[in-house]
Amino acid sequence: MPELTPSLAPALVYQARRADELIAGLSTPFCRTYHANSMLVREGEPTSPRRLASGWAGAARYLVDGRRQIIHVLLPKDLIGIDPAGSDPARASILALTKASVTMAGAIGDQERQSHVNRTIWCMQNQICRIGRQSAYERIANLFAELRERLALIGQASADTFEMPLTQDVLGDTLGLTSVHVNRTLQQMRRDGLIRLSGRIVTLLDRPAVERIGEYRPLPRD
Amino acid sequence: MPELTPSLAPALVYQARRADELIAGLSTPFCRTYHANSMLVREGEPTSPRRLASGWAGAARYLVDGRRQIIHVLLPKDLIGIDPAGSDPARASILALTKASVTMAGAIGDQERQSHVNRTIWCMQNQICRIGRQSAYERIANLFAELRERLALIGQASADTFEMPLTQDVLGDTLGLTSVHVNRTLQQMRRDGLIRLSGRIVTLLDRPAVERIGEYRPLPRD
DNA sequence: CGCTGTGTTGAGGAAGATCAAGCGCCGTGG
DNA sequence: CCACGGCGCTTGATCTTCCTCAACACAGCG
Repeated sequence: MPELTPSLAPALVYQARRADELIAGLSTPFCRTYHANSMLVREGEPTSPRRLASGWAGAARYLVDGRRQIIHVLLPKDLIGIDPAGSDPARASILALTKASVTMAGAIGDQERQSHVNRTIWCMQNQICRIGRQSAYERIANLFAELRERLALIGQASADTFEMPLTQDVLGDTLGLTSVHVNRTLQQMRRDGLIRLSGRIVTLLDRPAVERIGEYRPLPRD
Repeated sequence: MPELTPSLAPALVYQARRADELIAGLSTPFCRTYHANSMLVREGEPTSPRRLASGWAGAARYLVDGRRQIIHVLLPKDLIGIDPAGSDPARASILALTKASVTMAGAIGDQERQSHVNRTIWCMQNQICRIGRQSAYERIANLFAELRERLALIGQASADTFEMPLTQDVLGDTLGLTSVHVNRTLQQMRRDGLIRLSGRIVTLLDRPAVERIGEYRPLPRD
């Protein structure tokens, strides 16, 4: 049964399932795992700086009628509770989009803090332009280009392939679309020979075209 | 004639036109004014920290076919070049939305920097949720609620009235809508007795209703 | 072996875009 | 002083994109 209610007392992990989780577990003693769809942080509650050790998460806000907007997708090694949901009352919920493990952030240098904030702001700018002014087709292209680049920086993507464990429903809530429309648009992109999807593996068959169509701007390096 | 090309060498201002500009001009020697629609900063160019002394501006991005997204509306006293267009190659253009005057930022304490970054991120989260998951009607309500609160903090709004010098075209590019649709939606809000517009003055005839419809979350105070 | 979550498909509808025209206002120049 | 032109607002007609509702297929899993 999927865990719709937040896991108030997630189990401490003493046995890790995969190599990266194992490493994360060894490097810091306090490490928790969360099921997909469980809440890491709820909007309005206090937070402390943590780091996503493995898995994907998302900063999200809910409207009263249940509509959901995923503000920012968090990838492994990203910091949590520094800013998107920053300061003490979290300004957004943090939702595990896959099974995820989280560690205490430990000491964060000014350098790293600064570059984290910069990247977060850049991602949110991207997100605003995507949602505000691009078509469904362009939005998906832009998001895939962004995910590929961010994953490549942590060694989890090649030049044109990466694993994307997001459901079409989550994709829709990220891009301001319905899952039905995401589905149809993805099919169109496949028919156009732009991408291939097999399981959770995304292949950008023509990466330059994907980046051009999405008008993707590369991550600033700092 | 409107200045469509960026003013590469805006005149230094030695005579100020209005009281607030006069004060701004006296407090720091280096102060420039810009026409509405002129570019303060162009995406990709180097920036230095400055402060918007008077007038409104916007961080914007342009797509190759001319579509424009205003990422973030800047109000008087807001900092420029610290983050939305942050670091040396600016990540967004800064556009004067009205006649505007800009001063050197001077020394910025960690405290102020931090709270500036926090507020910017909060605004961008708001913007993402607005654009991604709200209807045109809700988006306008939410934006008006936000503008009113931010203006109130600098003494430029009462409990339900403020001056909003944005054209419907700019409003559209902020909210991810066309100006035609903004126009029709504003009319609907007037018919519903929610707001009144006379000139550039916005009156929220039922502020609680506006905030409820827009599902507005108040600015976190830090 | 049934259940739940995810992806897929179809039919119909609604929100918002596009295209086009007209109007009022105001600053500018003849 | 008045005519002109540009900008912003308004309105109508039509079209497109995307949403809604609904059903079903498929796979993983308890």
